[in-house]
Amino acid sequence: MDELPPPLAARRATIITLSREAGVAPSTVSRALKGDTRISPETRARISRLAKELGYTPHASARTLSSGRSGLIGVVVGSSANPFYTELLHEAVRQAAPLGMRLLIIHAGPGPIENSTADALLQYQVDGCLMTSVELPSHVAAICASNGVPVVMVNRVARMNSSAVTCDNLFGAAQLAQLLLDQGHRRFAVVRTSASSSTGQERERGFLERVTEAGCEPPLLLDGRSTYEGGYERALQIAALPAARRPTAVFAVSDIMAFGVLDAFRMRGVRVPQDISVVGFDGLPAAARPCYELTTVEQPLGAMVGRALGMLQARIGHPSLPDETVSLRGALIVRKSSGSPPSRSR
Amino acid sequence: MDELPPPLAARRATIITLSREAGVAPSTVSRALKGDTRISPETRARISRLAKELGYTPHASARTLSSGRSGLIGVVVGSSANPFYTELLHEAVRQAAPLGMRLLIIHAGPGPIENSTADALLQYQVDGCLMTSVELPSHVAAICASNGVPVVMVNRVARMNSSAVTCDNLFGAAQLAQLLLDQGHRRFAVVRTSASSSTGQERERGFLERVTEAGCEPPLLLDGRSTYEGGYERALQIAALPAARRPTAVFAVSDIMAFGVLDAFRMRGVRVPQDISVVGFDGLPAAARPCYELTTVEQPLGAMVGRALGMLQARIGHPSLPDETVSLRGALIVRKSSGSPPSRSR
DNA sequence: GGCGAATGCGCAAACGTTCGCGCAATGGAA
DNA sequence: TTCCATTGCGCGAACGTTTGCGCATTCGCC
Repeated sequence: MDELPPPLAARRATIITLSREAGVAPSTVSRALKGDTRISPETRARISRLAKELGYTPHASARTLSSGRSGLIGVVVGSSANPFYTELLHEAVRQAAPLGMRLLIIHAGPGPIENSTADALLQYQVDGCLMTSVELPSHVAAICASNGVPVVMVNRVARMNSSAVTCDNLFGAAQLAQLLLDQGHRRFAVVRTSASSSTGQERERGFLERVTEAGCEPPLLLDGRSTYEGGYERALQIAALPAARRPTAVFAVSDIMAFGVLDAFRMRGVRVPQDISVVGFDGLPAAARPCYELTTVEQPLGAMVGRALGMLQARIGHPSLPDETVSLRGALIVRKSSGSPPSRSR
Repeated sequence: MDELPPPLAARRATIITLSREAGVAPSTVSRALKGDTRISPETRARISRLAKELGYTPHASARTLSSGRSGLIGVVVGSSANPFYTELLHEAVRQAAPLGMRLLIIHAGPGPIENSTADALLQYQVDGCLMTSVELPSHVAAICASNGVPVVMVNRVARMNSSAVTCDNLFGAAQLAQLLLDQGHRRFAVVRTSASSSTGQERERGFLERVTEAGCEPPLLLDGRSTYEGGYERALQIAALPAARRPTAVFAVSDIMAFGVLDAFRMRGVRVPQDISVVGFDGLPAAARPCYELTTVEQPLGAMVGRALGMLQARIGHPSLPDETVSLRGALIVRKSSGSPPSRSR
C-alpha cells in the first residue's frame, strides 16, 4: 500500500520532488538550478545531477506567476505576401531559442490588430514585443507602454514608446541611385509604397535625394502597394510609355514589387537591362533566381534580428533604458538587372 | 497616508480585486466570469460589468498553473522556402484567436527539432500541437504522447500517436493526370520529392497510378528537393533531352518546384504549353501570376486548418478520443500552363 | 577567548486561478 | 412542524516557483 497523495502513478518531477529527494529545501533547489553562488558548488552539482536523472523540467507558468517573467516574446508579423516577413520570423525563431525566449504569435497578416488579440499581450505576460507589421495601432503601443512591456520594431522606424532596428534605408537607396547614375541613367521611376510604410518612405527619399542632387529630373512616382501585383501593374504602365518619356531605370522599394516589375517587362517584351534597368531592396533569396538576377540591397537580417532581441533582452532586465534606434547597413548586391558595370558601359 | 500593501500605485485588476469590489468570494468571481449557472444571473451580470469597468484581464499563467490548461498550441512549421507553410501559419493564426487559442512557435525551418527546443512543449504546458514540418523526430512525438498532448499533422500523413489532416493528394494528383491524358499527353515527367515528404509521395503515386492505368509508359522521375532551385535544375535536364524522348507534360508535386520548372523552360526557350505542359500542386497565390498561369490543385487551406484546430480542440477536451485522419478534396484549377482544354485541342 | 563577517541554507509568503466540498437560506412536500 | 431538495455562494487547498529575510554554523581576526 503506497500513500495516495500522488494521484497519478507518474507525475512530472517538480522542485518539491527534487527537494525531498535531495534532502534540502525547495528554495535551495530553485537557487541551485539557476547557479546561485550562495549555494555550495557540491550541492549545486548534486541537485543538477538529480534534476537530470528525474527529467525535471521547470514549469513556465509557475515561474511566470511568481517572478512576473514569462520568457515569452510577442510577435506581430506582417503580410504573408511579402516573403521578407517570413524570413524575418524564421530568423527570429532561430535566434530566440538559444536566448531562452519563445515566440508567441500575437497577430499575423496585413490587417490591423483586433482588441481581443492584443489582450494576449497581457494575459500571457509577454516580456517584450517584436513588431514587423506595417500598421501598429496606437492602442497596442499604449498597452505595452502602460504595462512596461518593451517594444522593438524591426524594419520599421520607431514610434512613440518603442525602439527600432532597421536597415540603413537612406544609405542603401542612395547606393542604388549612385550605381544607376554611374551607368549613365538620368530618367528614373520609383515604384513606391503608401505612406504607412516608413521603410518604403525612407528608401524613396534616399533615392530621390541622390538623383536630384545629381541634377536629374524628379523621378516618376508610382504606388506599387507593396505587392507583386502592384509592381506588375505599375511596370505595365511604364512599359506603355512612349520611349522618349520612358525612364531608363526603375527602383522598386522592395524586392517583391521588383519581381512584379521584372515579370511585367518580360511579358511586354521590354528587355532588362538592355531597354531598362531595375533595382530592388531587401535581398530576398528569390532575387538571385536566374529569371530575375535582381540588383538589390540585402538587409542584414541575422544581425538585425540579433540586435532586436538583444535590445529587448536589455530592456527586460532594465526597464528604464531609454528607447533606441539602430540602423544597420545592408550590402549592395549587383546583378544583371541593373546592367553592365560602369567600367564596361562607359 | 494610504495603506502600503499595493506596492505600485496602479496594479492590474485580479479576481481578488473584483471579489472585494463586488463583495463576493474570489471563487464566485471566477465562476461568474465563465458563466457558471450555479451563480445567479444578476450576480453574473454585476461581476462582468465590474470586470469591464476595472479592465480585468485573466492571468494566463495563474490559470495554467491551477487548471493545467494553457490555451497554447505549439506549432512546428517547415521551411520558409516554401510559401505554402507561410500561408498555413497565417491561416492558423487567423483561426486560432477566435477559438481562444494562441500559437507558440516551437520550431521553424527545414532542420530537425533540437531537444532543448522540444522542452518548450512541456515548460509551457501546450494543450496541443500543430505540425507541418517534414521531419517530425520521434522523440518529439514521444514527449507529446507521454504527456497526453494531442498532435495533429497538417499536410502530412499521420504517424504514430497523432492525427492528421491532408488534402486528398491521391485524388488531386489523379485529376491532374486525367487532365493531361485528356489532352493527349502520353509521355510524362514527375518532379518529385524525397521519401521524407509523405505528401509528395502520395501525389506521385496518385499521378503514376492514373497514367500507368491509362497504358502510358512509366514517367521520368526526377528529385526536385522540394525547392524552386530543384525544380529549375530538373527542368534544365528535361529541356536538354532530345525531342523524341522528351516528355510532353511535367507534374511537379509542389507549386514551388513548378515555378522553378516554368522559369527554367522559359530560359531555355521551351514554350509552355505549346512545347510542354506543366502542372503543380498546392494552389499558391503566385500560381496565378501572369508569368506562370500554372494549372494546379488548390489545397483547401482554410478548411484544413479549421479541421485541424477542431480536432485539437476535441482532443483537449476528451483526451481519450482515438487518432483520426481526414483528407479534404482540393479544387483543380486549370490555367494556361496545362494547354488548351480538350474540346479545343481535339 | 570573544566578536563580526562570511558562508550555506531554510521558512514562509507571495503570485492569480480553479475546483471539490460544504454550508446557509429558501422553498415545497409530507 | 419536520424533512429533504434546490439554489447560490464561500472556504480553502491546491498548482510550482521565486525571493526577502533570517538563522545557524564556521572562520579569521584582534
